[in-house]
Amino acid sequence: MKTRFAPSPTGYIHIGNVRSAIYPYLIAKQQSGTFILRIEDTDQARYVEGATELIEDTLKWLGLDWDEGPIVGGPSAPYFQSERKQIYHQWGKKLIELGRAYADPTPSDTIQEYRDKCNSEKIPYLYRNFRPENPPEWHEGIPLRFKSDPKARQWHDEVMGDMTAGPEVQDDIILIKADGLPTYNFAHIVDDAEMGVDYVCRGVEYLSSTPNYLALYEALSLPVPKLISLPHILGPTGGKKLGKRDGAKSVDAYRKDGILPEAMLNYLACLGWNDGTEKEIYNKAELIQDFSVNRIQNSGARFDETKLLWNNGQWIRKLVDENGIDDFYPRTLDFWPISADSYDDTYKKRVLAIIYDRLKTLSDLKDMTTYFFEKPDIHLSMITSNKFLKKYSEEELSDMLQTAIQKLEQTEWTADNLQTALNELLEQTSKKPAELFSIIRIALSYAPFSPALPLTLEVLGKNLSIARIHNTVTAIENA
RNA sequence: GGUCUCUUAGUAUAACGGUUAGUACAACGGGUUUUCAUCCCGUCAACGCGGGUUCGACUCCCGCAGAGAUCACCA
Repeated sequence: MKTRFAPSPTGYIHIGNVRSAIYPYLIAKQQSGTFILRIEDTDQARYVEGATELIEDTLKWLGLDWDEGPIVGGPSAPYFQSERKQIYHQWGKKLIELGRAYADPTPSDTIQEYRDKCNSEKIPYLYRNFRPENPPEWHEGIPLRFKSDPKARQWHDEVMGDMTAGPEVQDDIILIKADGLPTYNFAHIVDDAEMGVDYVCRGVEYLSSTPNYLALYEALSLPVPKLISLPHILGPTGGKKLGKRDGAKSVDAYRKDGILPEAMLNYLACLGWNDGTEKEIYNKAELIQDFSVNRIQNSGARFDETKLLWNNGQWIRKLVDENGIDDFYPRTLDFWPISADSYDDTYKKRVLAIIYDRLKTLSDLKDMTTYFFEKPDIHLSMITSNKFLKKYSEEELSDMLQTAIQKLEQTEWTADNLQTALNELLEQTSKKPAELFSIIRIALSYAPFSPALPLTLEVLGKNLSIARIHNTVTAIENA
């Protein structure tokens, strides 16, 4: 059992087309089959240097390891179409011998005239009505065309159901271009056959070309693989399919924004597919187990970044809660504020342990943890305009903080003791938690929010905590 | 224009022809000793339209509308 992902190296993998990698991977793994990566680099004009590596990186990051393809090799190597030219030529010659392909010397401007003529007469443009009369012998340098055999065709698409098409959509498509390289239309059929691919999973945009492919399978006496057409992923607004030209972000960009591969895989797999239960969070193994082609939605699904962020938060908490901070910490290394560089892993892990349940993405660490690594700028307005604190005079605020300092100085520095000390302080000052805790919290962090006070104190340490409160007292008195 | 596909709340989706049309995200409100978040509780919100078939239709059939895809020596 074999499936494949066959991208062309024209750039990064984006949100709109990852599913054509994810689904074949899941199908293959579910049946203990083989997942092939094949690079369809037959269009030299659109080839982008480095794109293959980008694609490979993204697949590896998502955990979609291929069993055959670049780097790993395999029985059907090579896996770059540009290196398989002779194979396509052989199959092309076979079609010529069968009388099902012909060399087409017609210049392209003549072809354009045919097309214009049909358009102006409002009749369908079909090249088979303009077949050259005495085609020359084929050789590289002239395009090779399929000699179509238009007739009613029917087939089954695993997602779209039973399909039919009439002869009007079947034509003499180009098999091999003038540059000697095959078109997608020809190459993918040859390769899938040579590589033993059983499932062809691709976007619905290929649905309307399928009758031509069926004609080709028939002419070559090849079995038709199972066909799976995936509906488009649509942009967040409007009903357009999400493509690069509409600003579809690369999967890699989300990685750099601190999205976990688990969340990306989970979210995308469930965008337009569900197993019929109310389960929302799936790991890769669960997806492999529960995935089913016949439950893929047959309408387009809008990409919702908000839900991806929610899913990512779920995964951050799940991974930390299940495997611990030590296990999760390495994933955060690229996301700390610059000022954290001079701190050791132990300290950063302690910060992570009290902040992780607020993260939506790993890049939130940058903004949410700076006060653990650098002295915060004092903005007294955060205190004086605070809804619980604005009723107090500067003197009262200063007193509150100084009482706190005295208490904290006598406290043994553990979160539990600090909690007890803070409770005693509440009684001693007869202030409300909202008042006392707010002012201490702000004095420590000057951040819009921070973890629970005893935890923040514990991680910051006794000296630093008390020093920061002192600084605020001084600032209030000098104000 | 030809051909093809799709249509349940703002979004993603569930529902043997019989349910108060379920769930999640979002939004809004509330609770957990400050904040932000987590977690918990609650509120709002949907079967595109019109015909059939049927005792009964979100579900089956036909039309319409809307949306999308495709008509390359691109994939």
